Amino acid sequence: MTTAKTPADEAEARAIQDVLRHRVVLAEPGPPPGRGLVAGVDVAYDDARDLVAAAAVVLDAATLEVVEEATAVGRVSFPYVPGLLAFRELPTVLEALGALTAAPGLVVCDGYGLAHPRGFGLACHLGVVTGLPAIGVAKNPFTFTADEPGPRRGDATALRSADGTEVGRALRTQDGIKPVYVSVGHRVSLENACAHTLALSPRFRIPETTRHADSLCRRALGEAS
DNA sequence: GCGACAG
DNA sequence: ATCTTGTCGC
Repeated sequence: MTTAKTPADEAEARAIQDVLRHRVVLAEPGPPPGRGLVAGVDVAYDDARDLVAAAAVVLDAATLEVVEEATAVGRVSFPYVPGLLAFRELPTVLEALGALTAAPGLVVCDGYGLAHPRGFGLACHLGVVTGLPAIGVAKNPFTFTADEPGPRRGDATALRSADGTEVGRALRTQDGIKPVYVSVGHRVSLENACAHTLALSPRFRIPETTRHADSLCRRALGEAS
């Protein structure tokens, strides 16, 4: 089972990111959409009890049916700091991923990848640590900006940082519905990341992977003692 | 210097 | 993230 070191403070966390960021692989297109196994991960918190529950759900990319589920529960080990989300979420997420029998060809994260202050968001971190292709699909633009995409499912615009660099894409997954924000994590191209996101969202704004993981980790948190 | 800011 | 039932609509 994979583990993750918890930094002592924010400065150490940023230093870790600055080292690991060099291990991100961007030259691979990643697995083709609509085939193989795709995993979704998410976490839920109970600050009162200091608990965090993570879920990893594996779907058949062709049918979007659930193939396997795993959960893990732990103590909250790092506060929420914008830009350092991975240190709060990954320890428990990696534990859930490690409990899987199936080997997914792609992991979809609830958050960002390259769209990050130091170019090393949650999806990059998870990808580098596990070696698995990973992408980030976020519900908000964070500190980035994007023009409004066209109104139809599949319409997209560039998500840019303040200096104009394209760090991801605002992607409409349903007609007339607010877009999601896709960015590359590890070993997947941006084009392919968007294609995967669309393939995983045939009916709702949020990918089925994330929807399943979200409900599962909430359930696990509720059942935790 | 202050505020904003993925989940 | 989380606080939170019923209700409006397809």
